[in-house]
Formats: sequence, C-alpha cells, structure tokens
Amino acid sequence: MRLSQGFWQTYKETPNDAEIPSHQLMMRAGLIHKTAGGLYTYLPMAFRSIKKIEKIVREELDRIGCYEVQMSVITPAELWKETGRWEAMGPQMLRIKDRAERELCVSPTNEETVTDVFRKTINSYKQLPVCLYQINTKFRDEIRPRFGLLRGREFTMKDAYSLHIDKDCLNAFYEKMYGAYVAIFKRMGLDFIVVEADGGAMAAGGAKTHEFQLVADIGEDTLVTVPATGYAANIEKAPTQRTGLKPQVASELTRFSTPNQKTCEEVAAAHGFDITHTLKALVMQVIRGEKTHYYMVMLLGDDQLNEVKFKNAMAADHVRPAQAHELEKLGLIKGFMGPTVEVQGLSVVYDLTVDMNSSYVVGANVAEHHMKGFVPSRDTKGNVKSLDLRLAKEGDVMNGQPIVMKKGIEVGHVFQLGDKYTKSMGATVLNAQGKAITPLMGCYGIGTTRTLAAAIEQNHDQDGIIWPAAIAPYDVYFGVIAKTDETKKVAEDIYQTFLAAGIEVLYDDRGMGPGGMFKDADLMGLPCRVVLGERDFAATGEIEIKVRKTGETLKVQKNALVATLKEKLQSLGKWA
RNA sequence: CGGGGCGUAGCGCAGGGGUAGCGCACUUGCUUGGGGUGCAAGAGGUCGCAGGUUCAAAUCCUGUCGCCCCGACCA
Repeated sequence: MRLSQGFWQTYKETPNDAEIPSHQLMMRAGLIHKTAGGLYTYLPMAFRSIKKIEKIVREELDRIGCYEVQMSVITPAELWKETGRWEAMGPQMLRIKDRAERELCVSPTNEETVTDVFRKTINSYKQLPVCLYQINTKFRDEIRPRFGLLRGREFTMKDAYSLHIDKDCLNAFYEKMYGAYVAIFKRMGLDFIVVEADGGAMAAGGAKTHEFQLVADIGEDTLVTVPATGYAANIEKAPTQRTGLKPQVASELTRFSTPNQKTCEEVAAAHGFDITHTLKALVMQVIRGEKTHYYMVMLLGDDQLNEVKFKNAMAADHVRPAQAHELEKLGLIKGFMGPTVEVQGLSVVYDLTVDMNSSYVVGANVAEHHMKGFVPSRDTKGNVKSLDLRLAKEGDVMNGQPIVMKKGIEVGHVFQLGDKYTKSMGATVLNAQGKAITPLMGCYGIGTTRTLAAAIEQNHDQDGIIWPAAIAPYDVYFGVIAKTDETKKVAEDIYQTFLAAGIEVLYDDRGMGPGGMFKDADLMGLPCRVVLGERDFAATGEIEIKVRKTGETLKVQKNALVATLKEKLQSLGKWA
C-alpha cells in the first residue's frame, strides 16, 4: 500500500483514556478508533492483523476436522430460557425486543444456538463426533470495560463446539483441540502458557478445562507455575502448600485482652505471636438454590481465602463475605470472631493448612478479646471440617517444588461441558444399540481481538509496537529519502519488485523527512524496515534493512533485497 | 451501583461574567533531508446537553448525559 494514498494516521500524544501500553499504542499507531465505551472500530492496519490471526485459527481448526459456520448474532430468548441462562446470565447479556415485542439478545456466547442446531440435525452416533466453529461478534455488557480491546463489550471470538457419543470420544477430541490451540499460539509467535483452570458452575463433575494465557504484567489472571515439573494452574485452582510451619504444643485455652486489635497482624504484633500461630475467621454467605447458609472460614493469620475454591467446595451458586448487619444477627463481633462458641445457622470450616492438633490464637467472641491455646480438634464448637480453601501465594510449594507466580491474559479456553446443554435442551442421538442417549459437548474459545491486543502488550518497547511477523499488518515498511526523480523511480521499481515477490509492503511515499518517517516506522513496528536513501544509494548502491525486533541493520545491493528480506522474515516466523 | 475526577478544535491542554486561545495534527507555498527541519499564510468551535440567574454565560446555579479511575459485581 502507498501511504500517500493510504488511510493511516499516527499521533504523537496518547489519548487520556488509554492506560496500558497496548491500548495506548493501538490508538497512537492508528489501529483502532473508539466508537463508545468498550466499542471499537478496527481500522485497516488492525483489521489486516485480525484477518491473519483468523486465518491461522481457521487453518489449524480445519486441519483437525472442524467445520466453520456462522450463527446468528441475535438469538431468541426461548433458547436461553430452556437452559435457564436467560435469568442466570444477568445484566451482562444485552436484551432487546423486536417490533412484535419478542425478546431477543445479542449473543454473549452460543452454546444454546449450537445445541439447537445439533438436536435438529444430529440423530445418529454415526454422525459423531462433530465440531462446528465460527468467528463472530459477541457482546457482553461488562460492568466496567477497560484496557481497550482487552476487555471491550463488543469483541470477536472464535467459538467451537463439539458433540460426542461418550466420554472417551470427548476426551480424545479435547486433546486434539488442545493440540490445535498450542499450534495456533505458537504460529502467532506469542509467549503463552497453558494452565489448569477452574470449571466453575459450567463444569460437570471432573470435567477438564484449560486456559491459554499470554504472559504479561498487566494480565488480570494470576498463574501458579512449577518450573521443576512443568505444572501450571490458574490461582483459582492451584492447590499449593506452605512451608516452614511449626506446630505449637497444645496448652490451656486462655482469654486475654486485645483492645482495638482487630486483625491477626495487630494481635500478633502486640503480643509477640508468630502470625502463623494465629487464625483468622471470615464469615461467608453461601447461597445454594433458594437456601442461604453462613460459614465461618478459618485460615492461618497471613493467608487469604480463595473464593473460587470455597464456592466449589460448598457446591454453592453464590458466595460472598457476610455484611455487618448479618454478623450482628449471628451475634458475632467483627474483629473478635472465633469458633469458640456455637452459633445457630453457622458452620465452621478450616483450611487444610491449619494443624488441627496445634495451638492457635483466635477471636474470643467477646469484644476486645482473643484466646490463646486454642486447639481446633479439641476446642471447636460443632463439627470440624478441613478443606483446601486458601489462596496460593509466593513462597508456596507444590509437592515440595517451589512455585513461580505470573500474570496472564486469558486468550483461549478449552472446556468439557458434559451434558449440561444437551440434557437441558433435550438433544439425543441413537447409539449402536438403537437407544436414545444424551451426547456430550465440549466448547473451545479464542478471543481473536483480545489476542491482537495481548500480542501488542507482550511485544512492544518505548518506541512502539514490535509485531510478531506472523500477524503483522504488513511485512515491510519501505521508506524513501529522495530528491531526484531518478531515485524516486528506483523506489517505485523496488516497490513493484516487493509486490511481485509477494512481500506485503507499506510504501512510505509521503515525502516526509527521515525523522518523522523513522518514528512512524518504529511506532507501527512492522518486522522489517527498508530505507532507500539517495546519498547512500548513489555512493554504494546499497539499501538498508533494519529488523525492528533486534535493531539489527544490514545493507544490501538492490538485487539482493528480496532474497535477504525473505530470509529475515522467515527467521522472524512469518511463515510459521 | 457506591466513592473520586473530567467534559473547551481530531489529539494533548490553558482560560474562568463582556472579540474563543496554545501545542501537535491538517491545508497551501517556500525551505530542509538519516531520528518528529524551519518560516509564512490558512482551514477547523453552537466551550457535552437542557433549563435558570444576568443587559450579557464557555465562565455562576440546577438538572441531565457521557467519559476515566478506585471499589462492588462478573457461566
């Protein structure tokens, strides 16, 4: 493309509302235009990249036998009511009504739609397994969209859905899809890790799920990795252990005064206790169906509750910390609660890390007092239960191996849905015995527009973007510094040579000064920059190639230009 | 939804009852040529919107809409 005729504008200043590098750079480099909060227009440069990402996705999915479809973006309420998600999705789902007052929504995801397709078209086990996918617009009315394309409201996602006769078949396909995902992100040249994830309410028992995470400091997910074993998990899931805990010999239970000392830290500091010899008590509200329960959760003084683990362990629909008025109703005093009295409607659970036969400091359930010498197995009022509930943290180990924590951006998710949708929507197929059975489903997502933003988040420097070659909008930024018509003719000739050789080139024929041109080239960050400088060319016949990623510069003769460039692009992963 | 902040040219900002401003970007001409060259001349605004106060409102008051941050929330 010739920039003199192109639709491209760069900016020296960063718009106020862009906070993180990828968002700032996408605005400054003229990749996206904000239409409204969480809504973006993809401008030509960004759209070229998106199409390259989509192409890689399509190639790898087609390779494992998936079929591309396109489902309607607007879907009727009836389908969602069948699975109960018309209510469950909440305000995140954008609902609309047509002229006949029929209820519709802008799809945030498409399990219902695809299950409807499956149940009406698949009748026999002979048609299975099958996997349909689409790359389509989704809308989720996020409470707080932010970070540009990383958390927009409208976004593009590849969503795939597979259907299987049994668990073995689902497992086998899951592995294939997992492999395809690895291939996809590798080809894109991105630094990713696959982590075990939490299935949440969508998981059938024991269902597998993995997240594909791009490692980046601004990631909203925390990942626990074990370099020694290669294990990796989302922190929501990771069952790590503490080290260096010392049990304390059981002693007599004694109440002591702790005026205005409401946290474990305060109590430990004021009385010289080790923080790991104190227990913190959290009261959580747990909702299961129509019923509400309260639990007192006991953790080591410096541990935190992992609400996802807790929610799963409780088989709850919802959990949240109890509010002040609820504590009051239970007769508990915030800051001085402990499992030292029996409370109607309140159960006690311990984190596994708590040594049930060791002695701890706990709240006394008396204002301004705690107790020491508390031994959980001996002194807890009511049933004693131990579960893994704590949030993993730096310094933990897994099976004796040290962990490393990282931040990640979730760009892909593979998930075994089991029969959740096929069952509630009445999809059945006949098996080899002629018996109607409920098939199993898997679902697999890749946020394509999020991947674009995350790729920039992962690949940039202070001057601009550093595109991975496989998804760069163009391969080469070709700039010319020329006064004479002869040199301009040489430039035109080189441009045509690039086009003929299949090199995607952004030809900067705007005639601006070298400074501005270099700044724009660095900001845009195409893999290679080629510069034809009149003086150098006249003197030596050489043309300069600069690799954006490494800063490497080489000068070649005109006739060696294409070959050298292709070699460079190859090594940068352009044809991965 | 709670707390905080901001809405003045495409972007970044100043101004603060009486002629609408600066820098970048944009247009034209000359100039310059290896890290945003310089000079000159231009174009671009119902100061978010609606009421109110006033001889006069971008400015003061009320309401409203939008945006950003923190939190809550989030199969």
